[in-house]
Amino acid sequence: MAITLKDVAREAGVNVSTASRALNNSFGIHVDTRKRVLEVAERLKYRTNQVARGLVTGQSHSIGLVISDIRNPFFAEVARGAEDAAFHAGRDLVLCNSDLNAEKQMRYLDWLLAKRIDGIVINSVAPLSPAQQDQLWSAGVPIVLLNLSLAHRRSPLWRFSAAIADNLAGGEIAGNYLIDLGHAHVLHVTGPRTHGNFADRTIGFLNAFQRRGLPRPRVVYGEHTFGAAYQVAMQHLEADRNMTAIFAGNDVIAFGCMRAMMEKGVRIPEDVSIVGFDNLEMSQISSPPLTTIDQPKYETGKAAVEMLLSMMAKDGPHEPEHRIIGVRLIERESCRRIAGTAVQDRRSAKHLARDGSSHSLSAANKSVRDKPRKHSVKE
Amino acid sequence: MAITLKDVAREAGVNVSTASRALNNSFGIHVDTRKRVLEVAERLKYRTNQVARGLVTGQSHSIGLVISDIRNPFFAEVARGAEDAAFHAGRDLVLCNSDLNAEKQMRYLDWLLAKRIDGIVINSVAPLSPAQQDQLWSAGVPIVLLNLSLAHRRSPLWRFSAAIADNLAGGEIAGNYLIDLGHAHVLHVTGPRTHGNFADRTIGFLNAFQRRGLPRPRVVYGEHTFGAAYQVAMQHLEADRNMTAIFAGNDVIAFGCMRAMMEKGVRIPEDVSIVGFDNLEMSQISSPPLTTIDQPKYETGKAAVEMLLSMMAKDGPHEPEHRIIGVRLIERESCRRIAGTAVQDRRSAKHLARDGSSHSLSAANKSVRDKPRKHSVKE
DNA sequence: AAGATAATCGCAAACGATTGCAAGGTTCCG
DNA sequence: CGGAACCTTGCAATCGTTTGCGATTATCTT
Repeated sequence: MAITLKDVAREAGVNVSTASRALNNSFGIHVDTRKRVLEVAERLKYRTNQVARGLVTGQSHSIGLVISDIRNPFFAEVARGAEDAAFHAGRDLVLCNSDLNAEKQMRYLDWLLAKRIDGIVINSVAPLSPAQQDQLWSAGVPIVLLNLSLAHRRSPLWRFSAAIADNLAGGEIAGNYLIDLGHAHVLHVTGPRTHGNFADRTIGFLNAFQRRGLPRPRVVYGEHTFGAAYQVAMQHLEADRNMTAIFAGNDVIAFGCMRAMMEKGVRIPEDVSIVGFDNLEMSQISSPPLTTIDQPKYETGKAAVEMLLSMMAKDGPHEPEHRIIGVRLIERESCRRIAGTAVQDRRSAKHLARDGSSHSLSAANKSVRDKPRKHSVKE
Repeated sequence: MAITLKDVAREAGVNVSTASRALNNSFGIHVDTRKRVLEVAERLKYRTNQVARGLVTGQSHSIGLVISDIRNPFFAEVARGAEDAAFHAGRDLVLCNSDLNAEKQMRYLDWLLAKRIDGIVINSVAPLSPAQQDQLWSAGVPIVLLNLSLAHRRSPLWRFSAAIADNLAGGEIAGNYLIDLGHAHVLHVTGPRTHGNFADRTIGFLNAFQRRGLPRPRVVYGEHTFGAAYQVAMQHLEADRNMTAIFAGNDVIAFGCMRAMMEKGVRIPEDVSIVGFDNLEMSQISSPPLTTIDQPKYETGKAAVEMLLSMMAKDGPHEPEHRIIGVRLIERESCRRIAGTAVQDRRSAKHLARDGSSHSLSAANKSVRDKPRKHSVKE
């Protein structure tokens, strides 16, 4: 059927081994024979069978990306960053949507392992049981997490490497921002409780209120999807009439809430303010444009596979690496100052956000007036 | 290193061939020995090496998805549909972002072919040269296009199978809708000229104007990205002051235009109306919510890989299959009636949209007041 | 009871590459 | 001129499966 190396070798009058060496430009091949082999290969349109090669080299030259759902624009950005890095390194990316479902995810992982995948970057490791985490760990494949709590360093997940945004700092920035605007009664609607990234945002957010001596905001957990957030918001908009602001665990959740508000006739930001997390492209043109915490999504995906590649380069067990990526506030038009509130010194708020965080990895968190700029990956 | 079939066989006291047959529950194996082999495999945590299996069976059990850019929410939806269908059939999905770049795309295709991929669903085949198209064709791999012009049936691309929305009808629906609202001076900003789907939308759109005896709208081609559309809109908003409406080639383009309008201070829909194409989730919460043509994205991706699977099932050359998927108008708040315009009979417009199309595959195109419902795939 | 038939299982050859090792041929140097 | 060193190339094993075919044993038929 397809042209094999044997065909090329025969046509070029050499042994398959020499043909192989010629194609893979290894040393110890005469320039003439190499040229001849190359010509024949070109003429026959030979394409090396990567499956066969993979069998002997033990590498599949592909890496797995296991995420909740590619339809979430956040993951689409991450995936693009990951794919670009993989392509650059001559590997391909196999896409898996886990829906944060532990069982489905384990089936994916089994499958990827069976395909002798070179490495895995995975987002939805949180719902896994300790036994499943052990199983994953003992597979011996390089793994980079996209989801890990900075606040729970004793977690067994910390043996894995990770590329994550500074969610702790981001949550705190958001909290201080709303506090400075005079919001004391704010609702926090976020994703699954077990999800490290969301958990950190929540912790940072609550920290801000605690440090200022304010009562603890109410937080409601749910799925991190548009539809789920819409449902949650519909309920709480009725129950909680004197709430003046919402902090959403991410932009998609924020959009769901905004949709609910639109239907309920509550105006943004006149009636209630809202701030998101992620800074999706769409948040520029939502109604109104969304104030949010920006995190470099593309860079995160890129960093994750680059870490994977370096892990693959040196074999044996490796020290886990945790790359924390900086975040910052993007002010748009979804928040307003509560009337009768003193204008706070903005610098003091920034100060709190910066130095108040409990870890030393906190990244630059300047407040930027729209016009996002490129980020550099914080190491 | 890893557990191989040989290990299992030895442990179970049988030959590898029996072990293989036992695992693959083929006939001619005693129930006792099968049970024994299964137990040993379970105990040793044996996982079939899919690479080795792929070498002998000639199947990689993975299918390729080549699209412009996963960050486009449209493709994210399609990808999810495709991945679900692939997973259901026990295959995985490798993701390739071509950026509509012919050369980059050919590198992807070469690579996929080298990996002996089972099939390919591809969106960005349009920029390929005829020679490249031939090369792709002669690879002999099952291929399904996501991009094909219904208007150019003589195109050599018609030898490929395809799963596409009824873009021709969609364009016409959009055109008639705006005409009925009294818009005569409308700008059409769309994607690359060579892109079959965009081309069809444009043709349908222009047809509507021609049939009503109206002057041909101006159309401007560009990249189908947020940024590119933003640029285009910025220019034309100044140059063309008496335009009253825009028809965008897709929702992302619409969003780019809306962003530009926001900055220019032109109000939607008071100053200019806009209708998009795709009905992305975000178009519900844009500012204002976007009137658009809905096309079932998830179903398209799903249909594409299902077609692929059926092609893979029966070997030999196959008759190309073209699955046309119905579209419909979703009215939201981004369009207004031009003052002083007679209220047209809406039914007559629908009539035109339905029967005016030049092909018989046109699907249901009811106008729906938001609340999208499930679509059925039109065959 | 003996030959035929059927049910199990093992042997060994693929699949298409890579790669250690040895064989053959040159060149070089003393 | 002879042997050492080097450059090129071929031989053959290997990676971990699947699978056609033949061998062995058990069951059945008459």
